[in-house]
Amino acid sequence: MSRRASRRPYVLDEQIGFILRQVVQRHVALFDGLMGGDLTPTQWAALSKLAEVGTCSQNQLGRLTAMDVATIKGVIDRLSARGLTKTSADPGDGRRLLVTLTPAGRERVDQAVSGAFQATEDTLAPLTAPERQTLKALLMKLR
Amino acid sequence: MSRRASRRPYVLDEQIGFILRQVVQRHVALFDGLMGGDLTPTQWAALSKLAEVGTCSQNQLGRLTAMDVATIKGVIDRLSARGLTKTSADPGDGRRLLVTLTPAGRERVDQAVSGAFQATEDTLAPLTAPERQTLKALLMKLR
DNA sequence: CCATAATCGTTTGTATGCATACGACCGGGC
DNA sequence: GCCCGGTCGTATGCATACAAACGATTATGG
Repeated sequence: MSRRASRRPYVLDEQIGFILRQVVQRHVALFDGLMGGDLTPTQWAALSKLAEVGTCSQNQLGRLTAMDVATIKGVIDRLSARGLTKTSADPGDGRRLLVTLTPAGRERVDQAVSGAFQATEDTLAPLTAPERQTLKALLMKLR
Repeated sequence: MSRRASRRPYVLDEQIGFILRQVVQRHVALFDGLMGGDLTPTQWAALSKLAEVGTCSQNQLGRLTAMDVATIKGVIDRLSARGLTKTSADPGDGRRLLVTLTPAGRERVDQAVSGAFQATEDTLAPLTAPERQTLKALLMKLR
């Protein structure tokens, strides 16, 4: 202990960042268990958003799914290698790479939706319905 | 629209996992900005926990900081390469690798604590004090 | 005392996730 | 027509993050 003690000790376990990391860890574990392990949360985000908005450019899809340009590229590369997505040049803009859900991709989305809902459900299982609403509202302010 | 419409459409932006990912992204960005960019949240977790509990084994430190064995090894390797931590064999247990904060490491911790507090503060800035308490309590249930 | 289970650390492979730099391409203004 | 700032995709490097497989060591049960 030094002459001038810190007013508050820094306790890692009380910091919001550390708590958040653990909550995300638990969620990802639940998610992986429910999706058969062949779709990561990130890959699912890309697939489901594609199903939601239809064909769009790679960068645009990245923005919609909160992914860096380098990250979305890796994700789409892997999804395309597995035949779930398909890319093509944008006829109207030589810079853009259009990303499309393949029939197999759409099938996988349809098949995975219930698991995705369940992942959300399981993650929030310790909370009551009002608590879930409160949590979501508070987190929305911190995005 | 198919004959049998889904009861609820899956909207990515409403899923707790997606919201959590964005909150973590914002927190990490704030953290990096405050710590001079030379300490990641994970590295800081290891350092601050070491300062909190003193020397301990690598795996133990991993558990205390919610890191995988492979992850904590990489973190300690990098911190040791920078002279902030030091490892040694446990005299009492040939399996264990003891991790210790070096004087330089302790100095870096002292110097970084205020920034770490500020990162928590900035992350929670959009919330009132009662809201922060509520959020923390709810997240704790989801660890 | 010894066979077996459990723990510890390492290594490899895969997948994010961000920063940076790069070249290609688009639009607007001149 | 042409430069120029902005956008798009690519490539590389670094740092998590976890699973699986492995060898070494320790603890435990009989």
